Amino acid sequence: MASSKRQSVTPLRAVLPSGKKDTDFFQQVWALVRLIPRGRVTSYGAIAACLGARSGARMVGWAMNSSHGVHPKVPAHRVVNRVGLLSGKDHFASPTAMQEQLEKEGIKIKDNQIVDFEKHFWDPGQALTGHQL
DNA sequence: TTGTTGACCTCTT
DNA sequence: CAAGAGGCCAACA
Repeated sequence: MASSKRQSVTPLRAVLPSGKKDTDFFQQVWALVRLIPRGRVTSYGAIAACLGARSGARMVGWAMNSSHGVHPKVPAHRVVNRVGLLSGKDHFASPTAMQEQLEKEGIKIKDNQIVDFEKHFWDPGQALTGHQL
């Protein structure tokens, strides 16, 4: 599974705001993900939709890719796809790192899928609620 | 430089 | 109702 695995992603470029403008979307995603409370999960579409509708759901995944070297640490393990499947599991440090992290936070995983995903689902709009951008 | 891939989602047939 | 195609933006070759 997922034989194709990119190792070099050059995240520093996104972290270091040299021109700061192209990475705006990434920082937005990271900021949102960082706001995700422990024991809670969200989906790429929710983040993308909260930022700019269904514009760049794919880019959200790329943002996570860069999040590995981003500080503060971004809980990318709390971000999953629409069905609650650990899509980016293969991209983590370990193939089970994501699941381990989620389980550690109290979230149960079954067959690389989050149990009661909707129950643990965290709406990014909630973070913005009462705290406008 | 252009072309293709990519941790996805939504709309149309 | 189910399946297929499109789309978005960025990075890598």
